Amino acid sequence: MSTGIDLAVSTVIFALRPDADGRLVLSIPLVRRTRAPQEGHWALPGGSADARESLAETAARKLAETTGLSAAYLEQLYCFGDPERSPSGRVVSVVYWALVRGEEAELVTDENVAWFAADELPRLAFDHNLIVDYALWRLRTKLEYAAIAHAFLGPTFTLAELRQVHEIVLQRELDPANFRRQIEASRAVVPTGEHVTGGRHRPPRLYRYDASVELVDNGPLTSAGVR
Amino acid sequence: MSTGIDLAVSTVIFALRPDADGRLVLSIPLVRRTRAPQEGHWALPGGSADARESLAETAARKLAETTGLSAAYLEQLYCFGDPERSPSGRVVSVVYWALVRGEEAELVTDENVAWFAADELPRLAFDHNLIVDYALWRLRTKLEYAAIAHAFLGPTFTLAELRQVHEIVLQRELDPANFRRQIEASRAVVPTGEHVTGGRHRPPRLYRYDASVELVDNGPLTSAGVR
DNA sequence: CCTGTAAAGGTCATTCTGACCTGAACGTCA
DNA sequence: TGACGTTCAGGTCAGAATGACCTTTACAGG
Repeated sequence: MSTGIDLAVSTVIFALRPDADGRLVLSIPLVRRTRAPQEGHWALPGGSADARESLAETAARKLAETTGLSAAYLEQLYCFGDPERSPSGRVVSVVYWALVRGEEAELVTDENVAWFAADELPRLAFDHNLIVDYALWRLRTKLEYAAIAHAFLGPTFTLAELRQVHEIVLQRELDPANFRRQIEASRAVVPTGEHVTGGRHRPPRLYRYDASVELVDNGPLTSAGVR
Repeated sequence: MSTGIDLAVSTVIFALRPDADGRLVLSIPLVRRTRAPQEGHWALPGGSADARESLAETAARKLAETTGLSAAYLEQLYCFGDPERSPSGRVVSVVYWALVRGEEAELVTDENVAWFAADELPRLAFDHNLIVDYALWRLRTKLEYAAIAHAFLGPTFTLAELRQVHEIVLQRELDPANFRRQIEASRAVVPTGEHVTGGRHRPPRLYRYDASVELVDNGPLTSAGVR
């Protein structure tokens, strides 16, 4: 029994990358379509669902195959199924969103992959502009109540680095003292005891993410590991 | 190009129904499966996706066909795609959750449909217990920050009725005075000017939902009306 | 007309939040 | 070598939000 519907999996990938002036910018890698429909347009990385994998596994694999990246955070965003969203027939896309670390982001070499500032996107293929807008909304909303900002950073980081992640994503400055108080109250990070030396000012503490603090709502908890 | 994956649409439907003692209970209608796989087990209402409809339209139609109900609130919950979730082959289910009014809930007559208390479900078909648990978590979480409780009620209601909805869903008592303050501050409801007469006590005001207060996150906003 | 109960509106202590201040600890430069 | 600029780390303080609780109002029923 076939329904005549193609099932695809795509991912909105976020990373913080330096722009021409060296300032970190919230960025998204896009893939140039090399065949119809919408040939030549930029689109989200993705592809057809695979019958042998879970949807999250497919998202992670496609993400790695097309961009060479691996995600520090991966969560299902939404399932898009408007009948008119693709001119070539009915396509239902299960869309994930992912966060990757800054160092990872520089490993992309494929000439058909390019990074764009999240708030300066061109006209994308299909309904992908709508999808990115929704993913951006989710990222910004979730950053305010869930400990996910560390996924942009390495295993250890200073509170100033973590605060900078929040400031770039939320597009507003945050009071350093109040940010410290809020983060410490959340118990999401723990000090390693080490400090960053060699800086021009008082050496800041290094922190790491406390994995014992479970994430709020990364989808339903299944018995198997990867969702 | 077929992926060998069946795409289904199911819905977790919530309503408040009186139990044997007349107390309102958060309840879910389930459908008894009349064919393999899992014949005889109770399952969520749903069916195969239709290539001509949006996913939300399919959810609303299946909801009406199998239970006779119409939803006052409908939102996509999650897309479930574990390879092992159905013994008969790969099925990906786009699951919605819906709220229906109490009066609506009494119109169900199909002998293969039965209501169950949300926290006393039997062993369901497939992974539907997991799905209902997740839907319950979403309903309870969302009730605390979004104005959706009115969807269980008629067009007008008293604050005591609205508070009772919150108390039943959240399974704890709420202070009437603080609840009033919180609801009034949210601007989600407006007094109609009318009062309920004939009661034993001081006549309460009637309120109606203020539709000008937009919902937070009922999925991405598309240009077309129904999602 | 008195009583019980819920509606409506209020107070008060506690907690949370944003704005701001002070001392500590560097590197840098005169 | 010592003053200076900057950031780190830890604090204060006022206003907003929250939970517990109190008072008055307004009805039905005995």
